[in-house]
Amino acid sequence: MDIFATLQEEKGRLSQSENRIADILLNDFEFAVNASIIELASKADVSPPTVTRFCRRLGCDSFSDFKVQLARTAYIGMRYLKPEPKSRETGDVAQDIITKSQNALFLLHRSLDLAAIEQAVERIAAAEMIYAFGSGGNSSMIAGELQNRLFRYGLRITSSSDHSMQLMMAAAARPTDVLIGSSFSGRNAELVRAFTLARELKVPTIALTQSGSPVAAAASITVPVDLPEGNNIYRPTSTRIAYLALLDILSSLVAYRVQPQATTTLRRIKQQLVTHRDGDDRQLLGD
Amino acid sequence: MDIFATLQEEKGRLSQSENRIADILLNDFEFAVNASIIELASKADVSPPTVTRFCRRLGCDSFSDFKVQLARTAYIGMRYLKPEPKSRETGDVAQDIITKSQNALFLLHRSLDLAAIEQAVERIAAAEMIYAFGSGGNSSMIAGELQNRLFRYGLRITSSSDHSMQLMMAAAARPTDVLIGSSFSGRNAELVRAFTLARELKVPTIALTQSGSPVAAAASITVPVDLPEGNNIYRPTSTRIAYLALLDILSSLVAYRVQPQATTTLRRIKQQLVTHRDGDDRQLLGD
DNA sequence: GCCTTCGTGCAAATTATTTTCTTAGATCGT
DNA sequence: ACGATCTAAGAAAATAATTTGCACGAAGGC
Repeated sequence: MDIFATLQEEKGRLSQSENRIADILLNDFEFAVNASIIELASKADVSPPTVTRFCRRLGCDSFSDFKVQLARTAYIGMRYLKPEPKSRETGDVAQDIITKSQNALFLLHRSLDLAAIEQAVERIAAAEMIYAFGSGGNSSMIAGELQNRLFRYGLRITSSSDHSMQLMMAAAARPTDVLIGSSFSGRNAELVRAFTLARELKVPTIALTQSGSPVAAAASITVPVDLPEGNNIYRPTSTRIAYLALLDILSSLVAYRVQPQATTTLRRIKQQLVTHRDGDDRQLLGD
Repeated sequence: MDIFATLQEEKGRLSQSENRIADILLNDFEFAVNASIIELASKADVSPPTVTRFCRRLGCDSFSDFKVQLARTAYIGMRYLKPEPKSRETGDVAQDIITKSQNALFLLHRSLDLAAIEQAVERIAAAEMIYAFGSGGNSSMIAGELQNRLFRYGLRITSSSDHSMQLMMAAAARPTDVLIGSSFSGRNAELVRAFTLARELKVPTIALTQSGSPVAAAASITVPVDLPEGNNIYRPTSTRIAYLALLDILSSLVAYRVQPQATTTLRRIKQQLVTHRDGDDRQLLGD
């Protein structure tokens, strides 16, 4: 599916010549996408056939297939090799943020645990009451968004960013409810406490967090969000976007689950959120 | 820069044959990126040279250059032609949401008004107090996020999603302050009222909204977010992501403006948000 | 009505890519 | 250590793709 992933896997097994080609891909990527097989070969000091074989090895049909695949993943996948924005000019900063956000989405997509998502969706759709927890500005936004999305499908949900309230709510919850907690770092000790309490009360819990973290360990279902180091601690920016996308995925799936009668399209569901007022003037219910 | 933009511009001036080629690009894109010039030509019922000329017309050096450019924009830019998710399977829904989000970012980037952003940043950085307004779940999240981002840089900011409070706050604001309002639809009448009041009091206002809308008209500076129809009304999902990215761009620029001493990287600024506790255990301040 | 311009395809020329064949070097068992 | 076997990689040939040059025909202006 994605060349750079394949390249990573094969890396060890490549020969010297092939490694030289790989290096060019990684270092002078701009050259590589635009070069012909001959140019690429001569830059790597190998013969064109070697390049062809290299492409085949990476799972492509031919050199041109390789170039297409390369160009495709490149736009998003490669940018993380250039971590810093070029300058503080408005345009550069904008491009940097957009790219990083797209990249975060790309990485999220690649690392999604579909089975965990399905389990979570099942529980959410079946719950009598949903409690969404998150603190610290970023995760509290996520908890609020969860409420913003799910109440529209007729689900009963509340959210809280207050640690004490979270504990009390967890204590009030029942086994037919569900408790969803978000933590970017996975180290929100208070959330862990709420989850632990819920476990004692047999209330199912869903964590949206880093896998392997204390929060993940305390939850009955973990939907992992594992963005590579660097994207994580120092970049709430892109992490936040990834979480939001995950939320959208969860909500859409829940919507399909709880409103199966809304025939084939999500559009129908969304149309329900639009109200007509002032004659033809369409107004979004939920600006 | 981007083929589809060029294609849009040239569309009217294309000849019959060239239009047939363009149609294939738009309709059977998967075929187009993988096809050779001969295959593409025969599918469009034209000769290979016509395809070459078509590529040149679109600003490419050659057919292969064209293919690379195509594949590059493609991954993000083209997906909006396939508006519906393939199925309700978890994987398909996930892919659909990710793609649409990336696409929204792509479109946002393309339509950014850098001059307006710079004006807005200038005002925000210079303001003595910032009021962030937004209602309806989506825009209120944006207003909250604005606060979440900007207070970290030492700025004085409050946010409100309550129409009455917004009016009162606008009445309390001074000309050295700034009032930022978000509205996805641009038709939040109450926000317009707050902006109008602010104008009477000579309080500068910044709108994050659709250009040409009532909210935009009422603001002193408008940072337009114009995502094409369809992305807009029925898809708060992707619109929200675009707004969030815009927020990140604004905040980063404001950060550079108010903390010029934080030498070259935003990373430094972000490190200030990390606190060390439990020995080596890094904890994000703002989970 | 003729001339110009533009779009187009054909065929030839050029260029790029792949296949085939061959050799050099490495690996491994005896 | 020697030979057998395997693998990597280039040279050259074959094939395929792409571009160029040219010519023809249609549309539109003088």
